[in-house]
Amino acid sequence: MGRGGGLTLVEAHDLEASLRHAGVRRGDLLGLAVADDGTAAVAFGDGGRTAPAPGIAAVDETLRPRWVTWSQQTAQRLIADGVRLATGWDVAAVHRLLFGGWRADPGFAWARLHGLAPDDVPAAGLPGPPGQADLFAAASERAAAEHGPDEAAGDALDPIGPDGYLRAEWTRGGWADSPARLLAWARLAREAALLQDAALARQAGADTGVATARCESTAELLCAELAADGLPMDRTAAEQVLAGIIGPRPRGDGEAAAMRSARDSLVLRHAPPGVTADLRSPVQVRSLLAAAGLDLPDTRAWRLEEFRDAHPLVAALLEWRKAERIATTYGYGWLDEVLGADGRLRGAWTSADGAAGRMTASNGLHNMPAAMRRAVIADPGHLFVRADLGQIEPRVLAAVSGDPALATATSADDLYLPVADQLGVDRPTAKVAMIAAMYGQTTGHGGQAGRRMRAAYPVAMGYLDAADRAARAGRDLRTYGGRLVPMAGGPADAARTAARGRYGRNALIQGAAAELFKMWAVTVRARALPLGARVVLCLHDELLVHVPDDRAEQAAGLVGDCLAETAGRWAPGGRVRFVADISVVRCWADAK
DNA sequence: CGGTGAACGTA
DNA sequence: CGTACGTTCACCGA
Repeated sequence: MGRGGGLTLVEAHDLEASLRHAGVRRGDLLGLAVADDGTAAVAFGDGGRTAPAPGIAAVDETLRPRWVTWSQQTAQRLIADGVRLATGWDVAAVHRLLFGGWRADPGFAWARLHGLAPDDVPAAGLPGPPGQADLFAAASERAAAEHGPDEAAGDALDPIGPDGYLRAEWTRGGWADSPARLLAWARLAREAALLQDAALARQAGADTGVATARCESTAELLCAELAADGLPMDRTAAEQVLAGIIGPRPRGDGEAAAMRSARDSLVLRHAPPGVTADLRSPVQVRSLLAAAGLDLPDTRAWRLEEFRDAHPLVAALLEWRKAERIATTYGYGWLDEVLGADGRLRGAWTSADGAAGRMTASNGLHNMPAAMRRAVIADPGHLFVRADLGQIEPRVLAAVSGDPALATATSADDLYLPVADQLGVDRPTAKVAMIAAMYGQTTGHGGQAGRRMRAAYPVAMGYLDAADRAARAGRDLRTYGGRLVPMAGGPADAARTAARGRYGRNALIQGAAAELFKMWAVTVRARALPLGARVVLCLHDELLVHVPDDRAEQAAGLVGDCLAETAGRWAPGGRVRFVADISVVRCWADAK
């Protein structure tokens, strides 16, 4: 080996020394790519090295660079080798910040970054179109024939095609087959990161945008760890919770079917004689209700609720729906599938959804029924620090809008008390008025409380109105932290326009809250590590930290300190106070 | 077989 | 008192 765009590649036994010699310092962007076998390539400036994964860990500890990766997949691969990075720059995560949307694969991100038409990104599907690899080989051979072997090798080491797009052969994963290509992939990630950094710097609020990019990226490292570590769950306790709701675990398919029809009959016995229905079919349930004298447009729970006493069928149906949800989605099958033999519930995590940028999790980690929290129990010798942000949305509104009066209200533990005072209404009315303003009510017109809200908090209300107007007009929005919220045109009847307005104002609040939360989460991740504490769940405004029991109180204090630190960095000026409810518990259900 | 909408869990 | 997401199911059309 030894040729790669003028580079000398060595299996570096002292990666750190090489990097120090090259002048790499704390926080510098270093490209990082890891092959399936654990070989890592590190790109810096004009140089590069390959090294085994432990070398990366050593450098991370001593030099603490900011590792540039194409996606969370690199961190996942390193975690499998026991390597956890402190900070990162995740090209996919920053792409979502800059451009919005879900799609963030390297070929797409590279194209958008260079202003190339996204529709023409070479398809990287696996396996490629028939003969694609052969075509590439044939092209290389042609190049070799026409320009000599060096030119062909140059092509093979260049992920960028003549049209400026990344070659499909590389975006399919073809970079992992040689150290030289691995390094080329790492160098390109670094190049993309530098371009992203420059793009963020051109935006208004450049500092904020770069800070958000770093948090979003490090949140991606946290996501890889959440996926690997899982949420502690006691299998016996979980089965007890299930047994209390849907009965004991069925022995075999026959018993499962019998239990299912037994559940069904609890509803159908209330049906008029001779009438039956498949309760899982909304159409048939609607007919069933009609036969009982209830003619409804749909059978949603909120609509059925007011008819709960009109016919015994309704209450039975609502109960059936709850049990059916547990039985099908969060039942024994779910437990068997997602709860590991080590008592950890695992799913895939993403640091930002396609809309406002909240974290997402699969396998029910974000939407398991609250009753299952009884089974989320810390390991022996461990406890949970559970912390959730209080009234996060109005506090975030105060910060992002810069409304001085609303900022003053945030000094109260219960923000709605001073707001109610200010409006001259009671607390429940004040809360409804605030939430209606933030999310855009569809019923009523806000009334007196709404008008007083405009008078009392004109800056905050103006911020929301501006978001609503821009969204309705189809103009793109950006959150406080710089995330693009695309507002593509499309059909514009009155209902859709109003929905876009609500979406826009909600996205700016929900999105900013997500940014604050993630900054808090990655701060806790970093500061709590020396205590042996690990973040094991992120739930939009709630953190669950798993910690050895003799460090739990210390960790709880630290989580609060991290919020204060985060608030100061995220909303400079210190005018807005953020609060968290923090408790130390053995079981998630024991909190609050 | 893949896509869509209803329904409902969480925030 | 609105938005988001993930999951399962029935249903539709190929």
